[in-house]
Amino acid sequence: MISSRRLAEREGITSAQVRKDLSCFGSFGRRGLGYDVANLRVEIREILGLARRWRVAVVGAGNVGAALLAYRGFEKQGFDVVAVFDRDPARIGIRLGTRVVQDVASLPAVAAREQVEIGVIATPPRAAQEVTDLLVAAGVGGILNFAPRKLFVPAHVALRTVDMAMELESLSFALARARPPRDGSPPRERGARSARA
Amino acid sequence: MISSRRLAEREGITSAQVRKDLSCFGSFGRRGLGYDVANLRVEIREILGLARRWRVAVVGAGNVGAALLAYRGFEKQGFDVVAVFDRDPARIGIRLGTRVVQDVASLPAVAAREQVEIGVIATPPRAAQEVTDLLVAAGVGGILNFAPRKLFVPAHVALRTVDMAMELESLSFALARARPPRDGSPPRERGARSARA
DNA sequence: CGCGGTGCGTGAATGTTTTCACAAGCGGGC
DNA sequence: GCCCGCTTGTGAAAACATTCACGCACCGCG
Repeated sequence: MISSRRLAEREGITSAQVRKDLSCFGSFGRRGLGYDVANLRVEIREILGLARRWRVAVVGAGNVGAALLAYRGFEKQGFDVVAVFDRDPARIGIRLGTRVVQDVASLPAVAAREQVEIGVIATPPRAAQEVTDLLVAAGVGGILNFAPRKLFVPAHVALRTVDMAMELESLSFALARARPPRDGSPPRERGARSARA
Repeated sequence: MISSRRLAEREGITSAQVRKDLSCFGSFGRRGLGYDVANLRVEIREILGLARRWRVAVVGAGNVGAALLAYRGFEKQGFDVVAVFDRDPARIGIRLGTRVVQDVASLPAVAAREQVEIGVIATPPRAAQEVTDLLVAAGVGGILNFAPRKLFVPAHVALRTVDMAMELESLSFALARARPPRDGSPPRERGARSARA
């Protein structure tokens, strides 16, 4: 068993936050005792939609694509990469993880046949929107984008973008105000969220 | 010139939000006209701490490290990778981008000499905390972590973690509630933030 | 030089999230 | 069986964020 207080300490938040968040989805604890760890784990996986497995396609077999395929964490968390695509003939046919890279031209047919539900974009930015449209047309419900580019998707498709440059900029922002440049100008006002892991 | 309304449309937020956010840091627009694009760009770069260049070290010369070095966006945005480290002798000495991979054993000396300000962790998870401690001891002010692991840093060090599995889980969460499984159970209550790009 | 259209900056109002604080449930000791 | 210390679940309060709406500055035009 674990109490909301100990969970909170581990994550650097308050115990009230832990309890309120969990109470959004049900009543998993026992008063006086706390939460059963094994059961809580199952409940949270259910909440996150990890009770089932998801069929994922990766587009782009460059460094980012290779990093994704090398990462065993996906498989373990319930994500199966069922196809990898690239446009470059030099990459088509090579093996990446357990998959062989296919021509992006075959994406519409393969994605439909394999019932891909989530697409990961690891292409150069200029190809990103085009690939997005292919994935959406193939019926994916969610897209994870690693290309540094704003993408447009229909409202029914979930989109998340990870931009490494933006992450660095956020550090730059935190550092710039933590140790202001040289002059003795006063610190600027509010605005920044606290930087937490 | 560009108005807060047009900026808002581009980003999918409200014009009031644009104006309020900018007003946190100063008064950059002109009534009746809007914002001067070139000037606004300079001001925002200043706010984000991008008016100067930052000295970055990358630890881990695997796929993620290679992806980072290949990405020209950093250099353009003001981040100079001044050193790359790895532990694997097979990787030490090879060139990655414009840098030669050095032994992580030399990190303390090199990071101090090169005045590294930001460290990027692209190692396997089990090495991540150890490398973090080395970077902190070498005096970095910020750490960008790509290892799927919770890191501990002193309060004066800014930390950002990018966990690819977590990003996929967030999509899974959105998809699971958008199209609930098979049974006709009622949708659960609130809890999810809207998924925006 | 005055007028009308435009659009910023900002208090006030509204909405959302986080924190507080406490009744009620639970197990253990006696 | 009863008391006590512990911890959840949750309304109420406080803090925080977003949106509204309007005064005022500004430009262009006649």
